[in-house]
Amino acid sequence: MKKAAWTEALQKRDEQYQLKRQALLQTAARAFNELGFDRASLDDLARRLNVTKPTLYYYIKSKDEILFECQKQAVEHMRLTLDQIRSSDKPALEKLSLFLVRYTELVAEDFGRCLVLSSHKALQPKNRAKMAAARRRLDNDVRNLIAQGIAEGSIAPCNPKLVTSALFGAVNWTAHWYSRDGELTPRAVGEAFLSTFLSGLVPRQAAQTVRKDQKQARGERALRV
Amino acid sequence: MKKAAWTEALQKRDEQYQLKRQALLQTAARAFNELGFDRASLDDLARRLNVTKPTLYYYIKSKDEILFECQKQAVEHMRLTLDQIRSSDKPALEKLSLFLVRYTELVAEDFGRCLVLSSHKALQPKNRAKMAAARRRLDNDVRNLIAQGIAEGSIAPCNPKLVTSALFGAVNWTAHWYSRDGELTPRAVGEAFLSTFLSGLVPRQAAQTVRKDQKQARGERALRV
DNA sequence: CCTACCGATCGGTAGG
DNA sequence: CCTACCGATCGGTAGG
Repeated sequence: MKKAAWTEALQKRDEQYQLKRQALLQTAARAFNELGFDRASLDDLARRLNVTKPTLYYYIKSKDEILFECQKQAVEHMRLTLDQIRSSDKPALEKLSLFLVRYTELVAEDFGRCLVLSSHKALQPKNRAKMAAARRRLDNDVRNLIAQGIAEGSIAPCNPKLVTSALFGAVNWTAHWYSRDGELTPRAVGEAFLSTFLSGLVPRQAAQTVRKDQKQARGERALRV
Repeated sequence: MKKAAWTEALQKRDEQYQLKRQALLQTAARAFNELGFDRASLDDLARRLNVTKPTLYYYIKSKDEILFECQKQAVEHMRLTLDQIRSSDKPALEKLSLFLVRYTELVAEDFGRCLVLSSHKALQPKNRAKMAAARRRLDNDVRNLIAQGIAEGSIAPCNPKLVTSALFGAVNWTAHWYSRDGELTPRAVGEAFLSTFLSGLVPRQAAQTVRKDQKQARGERALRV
């Protein structure tokens, strides 16, 4: 049937378009991560893709739209991951643990690194607002997870806002140093961070004997800095 | 005496020069932190200082030299702080604690934020190498502090490299969100981070009763992600 | 009229 | 320290 053939052809064409667009975004994210958003030129990006610069504009409207799409895909991935974990019936502490490790893996990917490394300041006001809102929602959901854990008694009393910031900060910073050549997988890094955050640096075994020292070390008493 | 007068005059002039140069660096650091290094133009910097752009070149050789000087002063400040703490005869855990809090304060200042937020990629190769070496030394010294703590028994066995990265990451990330308008001082943020890192998220009191759960939570057992 | 581009060049701005 | 500029390169777009 002619009509079906047309539809098929159009579908195939759209598929090709989307595949090429996705390749553009991935290559751009890598360039941004290597050189920084401002120092990565569209000429260079076109060169990497073996097309001319005007060709890029068939797939994107502007340079900052490229950045937005890269960061959007990263944050959507994080959003889906967190939603899936939240919808399970596990205790809050386990949900937090699962997300932290998955989040570490996502930050190690091209789009995840781009989200952390490239400034949102380059985005247009409208897109910048969207990104800020999406990130705020992620941050807020993690805070709530911690608050739930405190309520359940599985997490020690703390300031959920600051702890969330410390968690995201530790993981986000991996985007600056993590290299695939290293011996550690992103997952192993995430699990090591998780372990540190969960059990703390003060030895657990010594809890009974050096209780006073611990309290001091925890900053519960005055810290003579 | 004429000679003394000359010397005095020259000293005064040099003082004025250094003061103006320092003002230039501080204003530049603020501009870099607000807009990002690449988006902050020298025209804008000149406007902020109420001089013309060529005037800037009386005090600095290039735009990337401004960035280097800002970051250099930040890292020198951190270096001095760490050396002072290391030379004391306190236990390793306390040294680590003292540095973490002071470091948090330094990252909240203009040059400290500039060190964290502005990419070293904009620096000339020679200066970039100097900065990288200075930062690596700081990182290495903190790792050694942790290794000492483990040897002393005041710090639980862990991977010093990864824990150092988590510590620096959590604090460095404050440069992205910390605002002087907030209710928390940089010191309070540093102390809260310290508390989290030292005691961990798993409640201490429950140590005896839920020891098995804790082990699991600490990531010592398989984590079913 | 459409698509998937190309060679050439635009206006504006960067550091100097 | 300013006025007046430069060589180069930026993101983005013209006609075909």
